[in-house]
Amino acid sequence: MTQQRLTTFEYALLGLIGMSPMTGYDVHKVFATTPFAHFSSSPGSIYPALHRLARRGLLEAILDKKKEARPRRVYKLTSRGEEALKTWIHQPVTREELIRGSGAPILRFAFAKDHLSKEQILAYLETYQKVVAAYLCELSSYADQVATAGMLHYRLALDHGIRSFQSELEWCVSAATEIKKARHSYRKRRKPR
Amino acid sequence: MTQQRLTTFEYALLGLIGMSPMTGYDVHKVFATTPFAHFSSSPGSIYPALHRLARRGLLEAILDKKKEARPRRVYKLTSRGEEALKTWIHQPVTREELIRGSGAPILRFAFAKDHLSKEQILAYLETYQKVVAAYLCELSSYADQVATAGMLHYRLALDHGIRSFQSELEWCVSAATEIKKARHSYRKRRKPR
DNA sequence: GTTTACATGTAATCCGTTACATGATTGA
DNA sequence: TCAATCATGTAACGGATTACATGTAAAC
Repeated sequence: MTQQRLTTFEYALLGLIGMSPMTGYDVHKVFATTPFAHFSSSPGSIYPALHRLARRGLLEAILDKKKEARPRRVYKLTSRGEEALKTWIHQPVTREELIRGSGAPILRFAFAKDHLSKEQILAYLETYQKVVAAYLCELSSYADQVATAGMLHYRLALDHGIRSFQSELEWCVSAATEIKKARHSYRKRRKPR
Repeated sequence: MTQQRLTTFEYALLGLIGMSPMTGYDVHKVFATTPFAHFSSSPGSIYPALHRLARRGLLEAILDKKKEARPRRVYKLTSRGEEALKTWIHQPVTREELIRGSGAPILRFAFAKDHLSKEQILAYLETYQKVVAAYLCELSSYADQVATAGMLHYRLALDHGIRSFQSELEWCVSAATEIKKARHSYRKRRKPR
């Protein structure tokens, strides 16, 4: 069964439901009232996506009262769903997704706790940081070319990007530091600690 | 004329072509090789979008050699296209587009030079800054609630967002300062050219 | 003469948006 | 009983991705 790729939105659903089983309305509330607001909280995006994921065997719905016309559906991950989520979380950050600004890198990090070991998370952050640093290099050398041309707005817009990736870089360092010194329960492996 | 809304991608096309007339391939090169890389540079997204905008009367194609099977098409803005672009650039930054992360606020700024006066641009940045500051407030108060709960990854992911908006805020201030002290040609009261 | 860059296009598919529709439960 | 909140759904539409297809011009 060839695992067709999911959207970032769908992975967000898997990740959320992976943390604790939820109804579509619960998801809606999360997207509508928390910093997850990045994603659409409209029923027209959530419910079809949940149906889709269920049809593909990644989610399973537990019906509340089966006799109702539209019973309350609590979704949980199936084993295949868990596997799909885990596989996604194991992907290292790439230049493309960084540039595209899908938010996937930070989303994977947010869900990583139960799926990666502490060492794996630090490696993830290391890659993240390197990819950001490499792109910052590209942007900087591009900025040098533009600097003399005197296009103020273009240069300022570029500066916006540079600052933003710079802050992302600093976050990577800071997050790694905090994780290193934190006593925290991560995914257990053969050799923890 | 029922101005139906355009996507950020389509406005990016209008803005680029508004700076100088271009072929679809020129657009492709810009998206593929500059910090505009945020947008898709694939022909399957660019050419249909150009056709769409032309069909809606916002772009006009000048054919290079009409006898060719697929002549080179240089696109330029029509007056309606120019108006649509200008209307869009005049929109103040909103909370929603900030959160959605479409990149529209900075894109409008990048294209604003020929469409807004210096005062209007400073006002735009002022609104931008206020919206960012307000959302930072939301995020911070949210972070306070989470801080005690001890969810390390969740807190760090939140921190990522806070840092990112913090740097955006700083950019707004810095950009406004640079524009204030810059001697620069902005939109004149009467049309130049 | 063959590769590389230039240059434009189409078709299938699927996801997201918007708007609309429906029903259950709770509290004023 | 009325409103608000909880809760799930559908249909139309259009835009984005992917893959495929084609043709020209220049350079090596």
